[in-house]
Amino acid sequence: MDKKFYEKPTLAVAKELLGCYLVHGECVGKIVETEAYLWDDPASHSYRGKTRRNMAMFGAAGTAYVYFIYGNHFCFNVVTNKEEIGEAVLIRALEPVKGIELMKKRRGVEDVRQLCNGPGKLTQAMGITMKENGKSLIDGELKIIGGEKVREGDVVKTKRIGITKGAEMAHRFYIKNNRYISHK
DNA sequence: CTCTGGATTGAC
DNA sequence: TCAATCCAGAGG
Repeated sequence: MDKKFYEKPTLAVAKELLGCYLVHGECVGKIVETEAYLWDDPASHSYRGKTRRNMAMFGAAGTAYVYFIYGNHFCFNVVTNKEEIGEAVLIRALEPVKGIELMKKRRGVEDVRQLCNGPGKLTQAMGITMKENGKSLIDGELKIIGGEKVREGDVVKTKRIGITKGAEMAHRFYIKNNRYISHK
């Protein structure tokens, strides 16, 4: 995916990322669930302006924004829209495609459905850490490549998960009937 | 400096 | 349904 792709409106990118492949080293996963975080969204880390932690979110489209949460987990986001706007898409779940043995080893579980069905799980399975924060997804080690188009009727749009502020916003997208969605 | 709570997970 | 776990951000 080139910079043009990530510069589009964040909700459009969140939807279009479904079906694309996230690649890191030997591991590959198909994106099956995303959530959009906009600049005027009280749930977004960028809502109260730029800080040391959320700086990457204000970077150029196609930058990785990784943060540590709940004392245990990393979450991986793709920065969208124009630089300094502060919008991003959280990758919530992947369908494992390649490097599954390594994913199992990193996660410590055998069930393939339990490898990447949650934002904290997929970062562990893919080996994504704070080291990736602020890196470019366009020419870096970690990247996203196009996959098969998801039919319009197979895209489901709903309310986001696990937040209190702005919980009513329907900014979550996932592939209908996919077995690798989070919260199951 | 202290206090609060979170874009989660996994165990019960 | 709920605790673990710890750091960023806000307020004094």
